[in-house]
Amino acid sequence: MYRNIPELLNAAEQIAGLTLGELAHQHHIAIPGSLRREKGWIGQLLELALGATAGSKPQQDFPELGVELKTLPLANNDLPLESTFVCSAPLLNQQTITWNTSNVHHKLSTVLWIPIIGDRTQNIASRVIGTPWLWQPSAAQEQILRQDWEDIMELIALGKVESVSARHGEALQLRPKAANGQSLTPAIGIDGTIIQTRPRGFYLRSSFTRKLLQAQFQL
DNA sequence: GGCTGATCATAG
DNA sequence: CTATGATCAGCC
Repeated sequence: MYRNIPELLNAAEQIAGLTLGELAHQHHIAIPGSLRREKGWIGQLLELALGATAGSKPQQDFPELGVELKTLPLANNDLPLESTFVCSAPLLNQQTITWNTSNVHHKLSTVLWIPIIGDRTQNIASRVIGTPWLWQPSAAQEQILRQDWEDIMELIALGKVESVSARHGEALQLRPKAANGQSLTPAIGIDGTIIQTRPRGFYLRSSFTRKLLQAQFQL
């Protein structure tokens, strides 16, 4: 669909300034009254609008360009409202994975961020698509992410997954990522045996994405 | 009010 | 179950 990244960025810039209501209307999509039961609705609308590959393929949104698309909800003061989900965390057989071969590294190598301005109290249709920007981690940013990832992955490998809370990690944190509290997946237990635990995912802290915004827009 | 832990929809 | 897309909700 896009021959290169600038074409994609340009397409994203074309829809900046539109409200979600306007964009949804263009694509004949009904707007939910709440995101409570459709948490991924905004992200999916943007994927549709920009022509990202639909479905649940476990790779980037624009594989031919190596670009991952992420929406970033902002309050009206331009600060991130939420952390950003990156990918699920491998809890088993992860001994052969290194930072450079990890899913986190891959997903975050190039991200097209699309701010969505409007807090929880604002109706979804009136929220506004902000100015998109392309991000590739600086050496310093990558170092922080790598350190967090390695620390967390080591704890998982040592069978301490249950003791890793969301308080770990400067930029990257580990949190539950599941349909509900009943979901279970195998992981390494403290004696090296296999235990069942809640699936986990890696998330970028909002303090980290806030810095990305500030660096990009000199806020 | 921020943050952690819990949760929702859908596809395969 | 895992993957995709995330936000909700209540504790501190």
